[in-house]
Amino acid sequence: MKELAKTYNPKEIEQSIYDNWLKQKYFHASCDESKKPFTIVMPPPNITGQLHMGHALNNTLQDIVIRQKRMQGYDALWQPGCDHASIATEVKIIEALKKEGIDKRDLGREKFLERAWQWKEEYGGRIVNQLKKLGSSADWDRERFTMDEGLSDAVLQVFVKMYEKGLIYKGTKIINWCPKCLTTVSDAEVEHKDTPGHFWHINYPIKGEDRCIEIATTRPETMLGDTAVVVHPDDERYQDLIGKTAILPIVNRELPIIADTYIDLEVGTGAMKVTPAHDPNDFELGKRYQLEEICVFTDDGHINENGGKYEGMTTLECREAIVKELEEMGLLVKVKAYEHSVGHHDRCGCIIEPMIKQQWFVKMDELIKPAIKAVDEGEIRLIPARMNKLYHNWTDNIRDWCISRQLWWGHRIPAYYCDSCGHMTVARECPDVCPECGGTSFQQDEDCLDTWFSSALWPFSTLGWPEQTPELKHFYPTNLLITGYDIIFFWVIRMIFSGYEHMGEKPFDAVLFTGLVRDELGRKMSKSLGNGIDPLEVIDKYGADALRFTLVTGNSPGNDMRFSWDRVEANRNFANKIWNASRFILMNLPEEGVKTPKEESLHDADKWILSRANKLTRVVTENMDKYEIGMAADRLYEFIWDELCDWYIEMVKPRLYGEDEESKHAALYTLRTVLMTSLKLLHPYMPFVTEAIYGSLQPLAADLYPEESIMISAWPVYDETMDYEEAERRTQMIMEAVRGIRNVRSGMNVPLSRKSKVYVVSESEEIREIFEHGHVFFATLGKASEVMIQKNTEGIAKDALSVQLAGATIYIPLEDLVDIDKEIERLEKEKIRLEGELKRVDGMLSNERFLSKAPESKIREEQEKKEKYAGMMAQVESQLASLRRS
RNA sequence: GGGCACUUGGCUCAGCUGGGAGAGCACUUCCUUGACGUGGAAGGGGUCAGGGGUUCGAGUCCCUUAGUGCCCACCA
Repeated sequence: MKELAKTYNPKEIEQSIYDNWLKQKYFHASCDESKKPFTIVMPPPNITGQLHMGHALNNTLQDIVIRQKRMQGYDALWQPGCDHASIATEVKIIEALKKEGIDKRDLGREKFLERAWQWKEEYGGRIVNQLKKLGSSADWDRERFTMDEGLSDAVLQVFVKMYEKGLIYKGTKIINWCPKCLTTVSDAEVEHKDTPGHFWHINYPIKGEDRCIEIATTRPETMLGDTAVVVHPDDERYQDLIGKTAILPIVNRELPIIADTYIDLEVGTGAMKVTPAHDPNDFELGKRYQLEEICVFTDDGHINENGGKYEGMTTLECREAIVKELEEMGLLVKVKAYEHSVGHHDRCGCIIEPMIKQQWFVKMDELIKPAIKAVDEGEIRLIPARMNKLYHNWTDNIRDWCISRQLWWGHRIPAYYCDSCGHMTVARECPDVCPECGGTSFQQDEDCLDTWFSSALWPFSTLGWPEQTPELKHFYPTNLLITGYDIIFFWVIRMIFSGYEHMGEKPFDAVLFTGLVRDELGRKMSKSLGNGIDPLEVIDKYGADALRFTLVTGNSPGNDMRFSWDRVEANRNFANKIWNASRFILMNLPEEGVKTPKEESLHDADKWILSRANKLTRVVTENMDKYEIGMAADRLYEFIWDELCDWYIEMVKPRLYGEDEESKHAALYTLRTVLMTSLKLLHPYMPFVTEAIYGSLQPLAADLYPEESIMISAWPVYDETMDYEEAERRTQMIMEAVRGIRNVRSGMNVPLSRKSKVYVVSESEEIREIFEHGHVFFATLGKASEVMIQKNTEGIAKDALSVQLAGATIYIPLEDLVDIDKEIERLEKEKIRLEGELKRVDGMLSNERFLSKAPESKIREEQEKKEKYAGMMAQVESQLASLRRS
């Protein structure tokens, strides 16, 4: 037998265990048609990424589910891979180039992409290695990358197909422009923040009249592109101005004054300038009234040639200059502080500029329908259910998805423009001949696709689509997705409609949402705050098992959680507890193992713990099946620590050291069996420590547990013939007696070394028999020098202390180790407690409405309690009386 | 402007479809018993945010008030 160290040291074992799992190919899903599949696709981390707590939580949950399913005999596939993270990666590479003094554009597309691939080779594996440290049992042999040949092919296929169906189109619309990243971004990537700003009230003179119309704006610089002024048709203030013309100050452009109900009478002056090129609302208005769209900004946030003398200024400089000029002209009426919502780029944080540009879009209205239906009708279950509302939040207001990005790192749009006639051909490959003019040279569209365009295909592209692979057939649709609720819009929704559109089927049955992992103060972990806790540091200090257990307990799905070092330590201690309990069992188990004993030789206590373990199996399995991961973990913790370690192991010691071989054998068998069940149930949560122990235990039990690794061993199954209700009841009675004795002794500060006689008095033959049977451990746990079990109080000193149980009384002779006042105090407390209980029960039982409406079983239950409490109360009272007499 | 969540012992949080308030950490007292002091035994501590309602019975369902956090929204 391998000797286990006195304390569990995760660092010593984790790496070699993991390496062995890899070597044995245990993570590999065989794609075996005869087995039922269970599939999880891993949300692909960015290749630029470093493991953070969010990943750790996410992947721990996925690993727990997939390990359990694997043990249950499923063909369990956890499909891993990485995302090329178009913009995130490109930004990093640009930064790296900048340090070398190189500009992206000088380098050119081809050389830039070379650098990007180099970067991918260098850093792409980093996060995967970090996931491995966590114990992740993903099928690494099947690792995919969104820019793999196969996945790129999927992207091309989808793009062309959708274009041909009219679901993808090229259009000129107002889009979100990031002046720093120099690319469009989708609506989902714009973060609206309430930002303090100003309302500038400006007078626009009316043409040919000696008066003005006062408009209010938060962005004076955009006035350079104004092409109208709009008021509400019912606004009495401006009735006579509708249809007239205003003169745009500085620029002297003539602006029609139009009326539209879009205007809110309450806001500002009720008159608004219209800048169709730089505001989404104005854009709509512009379309409605055929207004001119005058773009006045350059892509990098400066004023362009349409800005006249302001050309070349930044937008902010221009704002100041214009305000100053208006003031000098006497047209600035007033400036008010005003808080308004400003869109920021979620990645770089700078202000998004609405611009009109020609871009590629995915038409959403039809595409989204099956995705809405699937969630509404429960074909795809979101956990927790309240996420349905969040989901709807987005699906109900969906607009066409802008998918083109002015970036190089990503899937290049497969549109080709004929050099001679400009005709556009969308095809998987560059055409040989222009169908329009017969030209033979083409330019490919410069833009790339939004990163999420390829991740939307992830559940089937990773399985080989568009090839009809066996994997695709076997593993799709997948069963579960586990991800953060923050990417519902980016990813979850898009996978759902993509699944229906391209596969004709949902991508997964259920989505389990995780919350955010916050720091100990409840703050979001972020780079800028520097409060992030590195999961690898936690693993290094306390082990992966402790981290995993911490992340999945004390938290329910979709709720944020706080990280706490205290909890990690507590869970490390739990790992150590199992380690030591196992060490104890291994020390006692004979080399040749233990045969299954006859049922008669099992002690009540053995049956009790076997029965408890059996019920644990049921409750853990049920909870895991419901994805109540944390609940199952709590139960395991309680069972292993309280019932197995604190009770059963202590109960069993006298038998292990005693002479009765049959009893000893039964105890050892029970210990071995229950430990094995516990380890297996715990394995998905704490894979390393359970595997380490299993490695020592399994050789002693190879007949029943042939698998050389716990990872591939069979998941325990609840067996109703193993429910020993009677033995549970009997054992629990003795446990209650032991607690009572400990309570009395502790209440009087009796040192453990001081043993005393213990009398068990009961008129019930059956109860006396229970104590006779449990005598072996009752004596040790109750610190008894001698245990007397009798029918009456004969021979017991009058002043003996007593503990009342339901059908028996325990007496401990007072002798000289006792403080009478303390005992009276204790009994008084007990009396008060019983009085309370009796009052409650009486209240219920005397309530006619309760008697008439509550279920029969509940009423009977309460009646039984009443009898029990009444008996105990009588005992306490007589005990008190006799103590007071002495 | 909509919507969602949270408010339970000193701290961090569990508590599923309503039926005697729980855990971890912290705290008090005791214990070097032959698995573990990363341990064991016993214990203190909560009007489950406030108010109202439904019910025989509410931390759990409904309404409402307050505080906190988050999401969505094209009010210039």
